[in-house]
Order: sequence, then C-alpha cells, then structure tokens
Amino acid sequence: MHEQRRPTLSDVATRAGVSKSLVSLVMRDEPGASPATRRRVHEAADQLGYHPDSRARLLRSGRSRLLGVVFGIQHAFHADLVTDLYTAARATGYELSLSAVTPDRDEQEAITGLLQDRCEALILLGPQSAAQALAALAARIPVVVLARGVRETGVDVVRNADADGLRLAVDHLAGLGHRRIAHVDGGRAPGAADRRRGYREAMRRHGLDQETCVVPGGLTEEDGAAAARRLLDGELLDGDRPTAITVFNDRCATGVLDVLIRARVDVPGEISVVGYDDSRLARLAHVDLTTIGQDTTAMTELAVARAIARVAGTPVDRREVVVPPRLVVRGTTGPAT
Amino acid sequence: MHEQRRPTLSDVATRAGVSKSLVSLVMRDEPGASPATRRRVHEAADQLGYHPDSRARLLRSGRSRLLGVVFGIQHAFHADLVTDLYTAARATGYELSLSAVTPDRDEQEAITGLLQDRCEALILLGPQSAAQALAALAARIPVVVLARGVRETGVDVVRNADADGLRLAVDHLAGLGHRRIAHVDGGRAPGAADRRRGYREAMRRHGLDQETCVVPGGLTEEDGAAAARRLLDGELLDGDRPTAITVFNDRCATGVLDVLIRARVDVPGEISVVGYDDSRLARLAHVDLTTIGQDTTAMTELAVARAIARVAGTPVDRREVVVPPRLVVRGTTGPAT
DNA sequence: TTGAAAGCGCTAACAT
DNA sequence: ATGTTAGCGCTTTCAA
Repeated sequence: MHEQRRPTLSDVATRAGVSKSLVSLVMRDEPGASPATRRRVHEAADQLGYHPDSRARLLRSGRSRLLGVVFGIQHAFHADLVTDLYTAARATGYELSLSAVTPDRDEQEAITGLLQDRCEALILLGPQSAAQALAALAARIPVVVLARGVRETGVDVVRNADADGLRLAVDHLAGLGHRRIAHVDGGRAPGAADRRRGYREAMRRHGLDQETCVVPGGLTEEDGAAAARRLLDGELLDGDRPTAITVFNDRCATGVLDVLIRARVDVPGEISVVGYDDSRLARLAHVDLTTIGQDTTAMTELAVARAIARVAGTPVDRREVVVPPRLVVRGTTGPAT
Repeated sequence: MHEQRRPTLSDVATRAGVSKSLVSLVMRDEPGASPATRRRVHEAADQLGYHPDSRARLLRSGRSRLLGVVFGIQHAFHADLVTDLYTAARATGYELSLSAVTPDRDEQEAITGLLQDRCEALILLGPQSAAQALAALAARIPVVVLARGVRETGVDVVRNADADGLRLAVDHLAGLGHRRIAHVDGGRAPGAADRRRGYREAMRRHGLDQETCVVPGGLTEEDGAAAARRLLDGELLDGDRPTAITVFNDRCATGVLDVLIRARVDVPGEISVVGYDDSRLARLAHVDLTTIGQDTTAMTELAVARAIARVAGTPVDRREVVVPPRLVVRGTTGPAT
C-alpha cells in the first residue's frame, strides 16, 4: 500500500532529457541553467511529484543544518524554552532535532541519538551531566548550555542572572515591609546555588541577616509542599512563621502555595510567596503567582545564534551570556502585616 | 576548532585492522563477527569517538527505521505518553523522531518536518486535525492516532475506553452514596464526547437522571477553576451544590480542586472529586487525586507495534484498539454526607 | 550552458 | 568469519 518508490533526481533528468547536474542546479535555484531548461526540469519534476531527498543531499554536501536539542520532557519550563527555540530557529534556516530525557532515557542516550543524526551543534537545557563530560562533548561538537551555569571552558552558556533574580524578589518583599523572609531552595538543581546566594546577599544588604532562613527544597511540587509544612510547623526561624517565602521555582512554589491554602493561611494576607521562572503555571488566573521571569525569548534567540555562530566558525566574544531577570508582580505578594 | 572531520566507518576499520563490513556488522549488533573482532572494533570506535551516520545508513538501506511522533509540548499527559513511547520503541530497533506542536508551530508543520525526515510511520498524540486530513495523510504513510478516536478509515487508532472510564468514576461515587454527581466536561477536546456520554449513561443506570448535570469545562486548569466557581455559586442543579464532581482530566480537576479549597470546601468531606488520566499531577502527595488511569504502557506498546506492523506490511486485524481504563482511588473521594 | 564522473558514509550481495 | 564490490540519491568537481 505504501510500497511505491519515490521518484529520484535521475527520473526527473531522464524525463526532462537533461543531465542530473542540471536538475540538481535547477532544484536548488542555483545559476547555471538556461531558462528553457529550467522550465522543462520543473515541468518534469511536477509531473513526477518529485521531492528531493534531504538525506542524500545532506550526506553529499556534508551538512545537516540540524540543531540538536536535549530537554527534560517532564519539565514545564523546558517546554516553554523548546517552544521559543522553534520560533528562534525558524528564521535561521536550521531545523531543530528534539531528544527528550525521560525517567527511562538518560542524558547520554539523548545526546547519542542527536550525534547520530549529525546535528551540527547541540543545545542542552539544564543538563545534569558533569561539567567535565560537557567539556569533553564540546571538544567534538559545538555545545550551548541553556539554563545552567558551567565553569568549564569549551561550552557556551546562556543563562539568566539567578542571583539577581532572588535579589529582585527580596527587594520587592522588603519594600512591602517584610522582614522574616524565608527561602525554599532548589537543592542541587541547576541555578539553585546562585539563587541561594542571591537571597543571602540581598537579606544581608537589607540588614536582615538574623532573619535569613534557607529551607531545603527541590524542583518539584512535592519538595515545595514538604518545605512549606516544615515552615508552618515552626521548626525554623525560632518557631516564628515567616511572613514571606521566596521559592526556587514556580513548580515548587505551587506545592508551597497548596499547603498554605489547605492550612487556611491567607496568601498574601498572612504570607507572601514569590516563585521563579514565570512559567505558564504562574500565569494561571487561579494561581496568579508573583514570580521572577526569565526572558526565554532572548535566551533562546541567543542560544540559537550562538550555536550557529560556532558552526560557522564565527569568532564569539564571550563564552557566557547572562540575561537579566525581571520581577513579575501578581497576586501572591502583599504588604507585611 | 570543530573543523576536524568526524570519524567514519572506514577510519574505525583501518584502526581495528578489519574490513568495513565487519565494523558495520558490529556496530549494528548483527551476527557474523567473532567476539575478538567485536571487541577490537568497539575499542577502535570508542577511541575515535565514532558515531554512525544515520543519514548514510538509511540512504543505503532505503529505510530510516524512524517513527515520527507528534505531541503537544504543553500537555503533561503527552509527556507521559512520550516517555512510554521511548521505552516501547527501545525493544524494536526503531528510533523516535519527536516533533512538537507549540503555540507557534501547528500540527501540519510538525507533520511536514517528520515527513522530510523520511519517517516510516507517524504516531500522533491527540491530533487536532480533521479526520479527513488524517485519512489523506494515511494514504501516504502509516498513521497511528493515540488518545483520540477517529472514525475515518485508513488510520489506526489506539485509545482508552473513555466512556467506560466515566462509568467507573460514577459507579465509584454512587457506591459511596453520592447522588448529586456533576461532570465538568472537556468541551471539544479529544475524548470529551465519549466521557460525557459515559457519564450520562452511568447516571441513568443508577437512576440519577434528575441529578445529571454537565458543566462546560475544557482541558486546562483555568477551565476547571471557572467550572468550579459556577458549581459553587449554585447556578446549576437547581441551586444545590453537587456532593461529587467528575472532571474531564486531571489538569482540569486541579483547577476545580484549587477553587474548592480556596472556598474552604472540604474535599472529600463535602465534595468528592475524580479526575482522568492518572497523570503525574494526580499522584503528587499533596494533590492525591482519585482518578481514572489510562494504561499508557499498554497503549504506547500497542501504538508502536501497530506502526511497525503497518510498515512491515503485516496484516492487521482491527483498525482500532481500545484499552480499558481503571479506577485509581486516592484521597479526593469519600462517602456522601 | 551542459554533461560525465567521482564520491559523501554506509549496507547488502556476493565472494572467500 | 571475513573481505570485496557495488551502489543508495545527491552534489560537486572538472571537461566539453
């Protein structure tokens, strides 16, 4: 039923009564063929329903014009990034080749698949691999790491200024009169260390060293829920509840919010909450989460541009590009009582 | 820096001191090479950092061994399906080629990309395309539709018995003594019509025609939240609140739950809630949602097997495979008061 | 402007 | 078990 062979360039050449070379030129809109020939070739191609075989074309020309993207399929924020990557790539003439990391398919496997597809560069979203492994990979193919900082040389990094993000959050809360501001961190997740640092520095700057309180969290709702319970139980802060909580990311913040609401804590009346990422989650009307937004459009455009520059061998000035975050005020933050 | 030519099969052959054929066999794990040779080839390949060129491979073999998968990157349930599809494909020797639908990239575009990659068959997750368009596509390439019913011939369908799922939900609630059971539906989403029908039939069977109440919903949290507000306002059911709500899917149910909790309605004390999908969302400890589970493992295995059978030209008995759903009782349902 | 020939990196058929 | 040969469909010299 689907056994019919597709027409090849040779078929078109025969039908048009010219050589394969001419057909090749015409199909690629390259100069070097007479208008008359051009017309006949196009006619023949149309009649046969000919479509060039990109594999053969790429095999011969030695290029794939493919950008490999490794992402975590369970990460909502990665979904946002992939969405924007498609948009960013559209203008460049490169295609995206997606390779997902799942509970059953690790990063290495995802990368191997992309390598076999002969992607010309790799864009990794929040990769978990060791910096050393990334550097080794980068020796073979241009690598752009998105949404994670990597010290090793060899890989390009596009990330948001995580520390600044938490400064924005703390400044916002302090401006509202909050003093007991806790931070539910992201543990060992990409960016977590920087955000923690940003929180600590901002607290210090506001003279709130005594109130500084980092609660171990993580990047899932579960982690947030667990952290919120501990906070409510008064285990931290000398038994006092915080009046505001900054959370590693929106997903985790959702867990925090959920526990607060179930405990009948008024948000933001009694406790204010700030997330991170400005993911679709935060924008939901019934969540309406104040958060720190990453400029995903800028970040993805930079990542694609950087990858292509590396492929083209264009000299690139900085290995790392840091995009400033912005505060997005919504309904979960209010004046301290 | 990355100008060095990638190692080819010939390079490996030279280094290992054997012919290209042997290397080819070894790389594909085909029989016909001695263990000693196998070891030496693998060593040489590792040292060179060799990765087979899939384009050349498929150009020569005339096959891509690629299964195209179209999925909505914002759909959490699709993420679950993709996860299982990778697992299902692993055993078959086929690779998955992912193509995402995003707000900026429609289904047609996603499909076109896969077609150019010369995928041998397409697996579409809850496609929005008209049945007719799907049939037209199926004339060119085997198409398996997952998580949506399609009447048109020509495409294979693997789906769960949506109507049965809602029957399970209603039976469960009726068994707990509930009578005023509402249904927040999925509008025009794939499967919504069947679930609505299952709800209506089950209500009738329990002699609850008078209590039947379908509230327009959708597949997002927003939709669920809006529906819950209307339910609480007593606009429906002659001003009486329902004591139980069945919801189109987990995501929508989350919105319902959120509004209920904020309104200080005790779940399940005052109102029980049942979702659909048994997505990761429902399993979160703090959500702990009673739901109807789709057997994603079975469905994805069937989808992959079906796609491969079509490619191989194996006769297939039924166009449509329907997998039974199962009730997953968690914490959001309890006895009627 | 045109065509012939030589591969791109690989697999498959046929040797040995 | 191993090597040799001939392409897959295309682009790219190089000649004519």
